[in-house]
Amino acid sequence: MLDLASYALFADLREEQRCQLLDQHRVLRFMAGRPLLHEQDDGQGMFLFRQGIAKVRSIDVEGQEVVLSLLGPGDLCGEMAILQGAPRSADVICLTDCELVLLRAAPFQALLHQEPRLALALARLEARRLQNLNRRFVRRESSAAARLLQVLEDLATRTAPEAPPTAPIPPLPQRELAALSGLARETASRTLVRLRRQGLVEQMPGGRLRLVSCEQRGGRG
Amino acid sequence: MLDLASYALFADLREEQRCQLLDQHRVLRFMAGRPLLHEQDDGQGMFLFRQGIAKVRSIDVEGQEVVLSLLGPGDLCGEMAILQGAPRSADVICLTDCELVLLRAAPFQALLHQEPRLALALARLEARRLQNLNRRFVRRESSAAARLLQVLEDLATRTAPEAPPTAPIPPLPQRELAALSGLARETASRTLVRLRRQGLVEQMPGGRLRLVSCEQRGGRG
DNA sequence: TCTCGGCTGTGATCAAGGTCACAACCAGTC
DNA sequence: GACTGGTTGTGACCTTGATCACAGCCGAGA
Repeated sequence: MLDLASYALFADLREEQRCQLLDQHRVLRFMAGRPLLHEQDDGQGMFLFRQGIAKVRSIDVEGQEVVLSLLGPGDLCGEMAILQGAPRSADVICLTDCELVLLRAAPFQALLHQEPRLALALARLEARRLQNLNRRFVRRESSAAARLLQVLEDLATRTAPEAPPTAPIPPLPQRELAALSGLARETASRTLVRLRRQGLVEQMPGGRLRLVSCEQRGGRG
Repeated sequence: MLDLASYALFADLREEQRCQLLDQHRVLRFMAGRPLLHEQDDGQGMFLFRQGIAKVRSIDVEGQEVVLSLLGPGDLCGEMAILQGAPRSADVICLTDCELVLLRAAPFQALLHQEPRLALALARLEARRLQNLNRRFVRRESSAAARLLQVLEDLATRTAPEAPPTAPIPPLPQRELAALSGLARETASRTLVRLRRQGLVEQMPGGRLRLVSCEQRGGRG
């Protein structure tokens, strides 16, 4: 049986209310690379992450991908469109194979209107995301190395909740790492080489990367 | 008498509930340049904007200012710390003289826990802010000219709700315009000259700037 | 085995902005 | 009027990262 209580958003609810939300839920699996949500779609339903990580991204005026955030186990997505009755505001695409729970919009919406704890938890969730994005915005200005290190740390911690930033990172092509950090593929490659030489990043057997320490200078250089 | 109903966050409340929120409120005036909130302070209370505009900003690891968003009439700030019981997450600083209403945290918090409409409206507000920042994040990648035009449009529309993007902009020094768009002061100067020559921006009598049309190319160049 | 396609590293070159330096300007004040 | 401090425009130069081009690798499949 699914345990919604492990999701912060639902932790304050009564067991009976959580069951209500699970009405007609489905457990789905997606392969790496598959899109979960399309910008502009008017979507019903929201996803809870159980396994795997995904990127939230948008395409800018020049057709370039801009990655807005990462999602992993314990996160949810798709709730904004339900909240605002608006189309999806970004694409969400699996970076690794993912296992998710699809919840229907209707019972969620109903409960939002009658249970202040849920609405409040949702407000807190959105506020926390806003603060995360603010922090990313601040860091965005810094050097290629800082941005890449930031992404690697993010990948490590998203992959498993409570994972240390030095946990090994799922194997992603450099093209993907570059997109996540907003760099050209070649720059990501060069920067990774440099970081490995400096001993800040190490390559595990099997090729996957690992941050060595957390002392990251945010600055340029 | 203060009319909270004009703030989207409180529009759904009953009149009696709005009065509750106004308990011990104060109307305050701040001069341009004065800080409203300090990052890290653990603040009680939240501000409603009646007049003037302000910037939300943070300082990065290198001591550089990064502007996260603008606030103007109809906006509020300071609610995040109340919501999360956490310290202020950024500085807020007046760009022009401002008139604000200071509300106490206690009645707001109390009402949040008993009235789902308020909690829901707050969740919607935070979600909208998140989407705005997402959009800014996407545009951030583009050229100096695009960023500057974006800031000018933002300033025009924040200054008065419903103002057209071509409304004249409050007189701010180039140093400030540069900070708002994340550019060096010299780059802002050069870019402004170019935009004026291209007829995209015009200098009003009195020196204040005005966007001429809205057709902005987001791209580089 | 050979081939093909995607991945990775790396050199050469280029363009956008940042930085430094400085001159012109304007407002307020003595 | 002359002085002062903040603002604006602009030239010269430098750094960063994007772009283009290409070679070596590895794994899947014929």
